[in-house]
Amino acid sequence: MNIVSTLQNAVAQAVEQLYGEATDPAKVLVNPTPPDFTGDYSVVIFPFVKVAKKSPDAAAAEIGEYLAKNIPEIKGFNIVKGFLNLKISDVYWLGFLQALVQDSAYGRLPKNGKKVMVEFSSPNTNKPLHLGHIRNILLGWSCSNILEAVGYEVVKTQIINDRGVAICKSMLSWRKFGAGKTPESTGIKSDHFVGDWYVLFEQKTKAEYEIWQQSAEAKSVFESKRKPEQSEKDFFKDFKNKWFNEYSTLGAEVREMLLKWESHDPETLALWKKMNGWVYAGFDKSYNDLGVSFDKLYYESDTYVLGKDIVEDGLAKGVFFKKEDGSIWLDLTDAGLDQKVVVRADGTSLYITQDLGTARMRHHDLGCERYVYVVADEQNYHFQVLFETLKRLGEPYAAGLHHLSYGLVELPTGRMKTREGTVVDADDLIEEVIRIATEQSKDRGEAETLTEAEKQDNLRRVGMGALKFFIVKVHPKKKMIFNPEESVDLQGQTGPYIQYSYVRINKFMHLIEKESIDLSIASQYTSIQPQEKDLLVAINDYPNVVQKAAEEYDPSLVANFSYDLAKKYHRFYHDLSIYHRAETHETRAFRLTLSLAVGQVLKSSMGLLGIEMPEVM
RNA sequence: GGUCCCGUAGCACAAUGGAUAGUGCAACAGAUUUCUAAUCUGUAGGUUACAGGUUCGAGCCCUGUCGGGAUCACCA
Repeated sequence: MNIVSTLQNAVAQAVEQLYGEATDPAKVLVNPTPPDFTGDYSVVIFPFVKVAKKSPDAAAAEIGEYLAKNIPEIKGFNIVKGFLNLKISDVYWLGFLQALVQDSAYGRLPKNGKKVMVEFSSPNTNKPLHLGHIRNILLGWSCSNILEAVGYEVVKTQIINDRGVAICKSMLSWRKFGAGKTPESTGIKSDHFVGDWYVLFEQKTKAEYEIWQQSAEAKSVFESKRKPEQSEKDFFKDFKNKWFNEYSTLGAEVREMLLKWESHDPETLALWKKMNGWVYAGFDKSYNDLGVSFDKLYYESDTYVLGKDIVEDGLAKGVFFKKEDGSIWLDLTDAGLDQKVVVRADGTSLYITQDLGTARMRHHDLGCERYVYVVADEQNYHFQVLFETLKRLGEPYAAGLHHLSYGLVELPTGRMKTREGTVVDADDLIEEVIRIATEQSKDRGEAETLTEAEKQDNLRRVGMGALKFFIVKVHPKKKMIFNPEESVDLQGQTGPYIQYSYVRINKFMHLIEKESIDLSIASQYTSIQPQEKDLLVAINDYPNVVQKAAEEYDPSLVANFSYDLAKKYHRFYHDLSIYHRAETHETRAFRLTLSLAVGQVLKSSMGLLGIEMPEVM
């Protein structure tokens, strides 16, 4: 059992024995002792002073005595202002280390027989992926890994928004202006190729709108519909959507195309398939670069018709009600939400209808216990409504639904805007970060024994490590700021910093093998140093960190843990001689074993974040 | 306007209600005859937006105020 839980249990027992009050061991606070005090772990005594009817220090003394007598791992204690500082025996730590290096699954829990679905990425097919998608993807991916580590079977899915007005804009634009160009003929990455036609469409629309604004028709619309005191400029800004739907010829053409798509016009479907095919080929490349994959794909072109049955159900159960015009509604005002329409008067469905239907279908397909949706916090309200509705419908999986809501990635100047061309493209960023890694690896001359391909792969790992760590170290809920001018650091609190500590350890692993060093005498080591103790205490916490990250859907905990451990290792490496000048053979064996343990945990924790370790740097 | 989220050093981020609020970047000063310096050590930088409250103890919980963002579509 973990030493911290041992202590928690022992303290709870002590309180019960001494003061006759039952205490929940999980609520006993046991923290690593801060550097300025003596000890390994500290127990906060304040919560027990009431039942003890004693001063904090007197209670601490009694509990300390009890623990010292009953827990063999405890070698001594001291008391400072209501904190009981406990010293753990070296024998315990040596045994802990020994057990750890033999446990390749350290930090992971056995399979729990439960399934969880994680939905992430879910892009539109009219544009390439951008920085916002990267955050979404990395969150989804690392959460999947973390859930798997604590025993779940994880099904990774995405819903691809492959239909609708947006993709029709790309299609129409390419057909009108494309002159038969293809990704192959232009050499442009195929998802970017499709995105470029979308951008062109928007430009053409803007041009059309500007010309229209000069027309007599526009003038009379302005005069008749303007609000008092509204300038012409403001009016036309607000009017843009309405204009596109009612006056624009391009708008009319797009709507015509959408109608044709919906009525399964063969020519339109062929075009749609061709262009979406290009986009998927591009996405696959980006996903591959990011090192992620999916177990099951859903397409909105299949799911957008879903939800009718669930609405029928809701009507029958009285959860929904019908208005006079035939539209179907849901009243959530008693839950602090609004009334919500779920089916239009003409019988067509909406976003929420689809999501209701999709939820039910996926439960039918997958039969998971939990469903995690990784979606930006803009949609918090939508998911509140969605989950509340499913709960009221009595769906059996409703209690297992979770919206992993995350903040947007912003630039120092604010949100990324397509129109202003400030969107940070995913592929560009990946390329840039690998370029920086390559540049900074010059003058290092370390990778000389490697083949060119191995060198490239190491640089890719370093660059991607920097990017992934940068994103995933931030708490999901907080919006994060990315400055493209400064891009991503490779020194300090970064992925490469952690990777570098692993590389240092990796060298020792080679040495151990080459020199066939006997590590078994490590257990005869007798004087654990503070730098070594720091590492042991940190490693000991790893399983708890993983578990907490799973409970809170928060990979940043794992990221910060990894950094903390790497930092402690670098200090250890700097302060103490591990190999060549280790004081004794036992010391050397211990420090090498400790290094192996750190390397094992770092590789595991970074693996949860989807970050690979390079062999050399 | 209603609801929700966020305000921590110049910047980017940490901190189960626990000890003197940490780490990195940037700045300055140092450390390679040593297991590679993508490393390490030091200096400087804070009224945790503000005002109350609860508590043995508050950056964290409660109330209010001020800033910033999101959302309140028969869009997705």
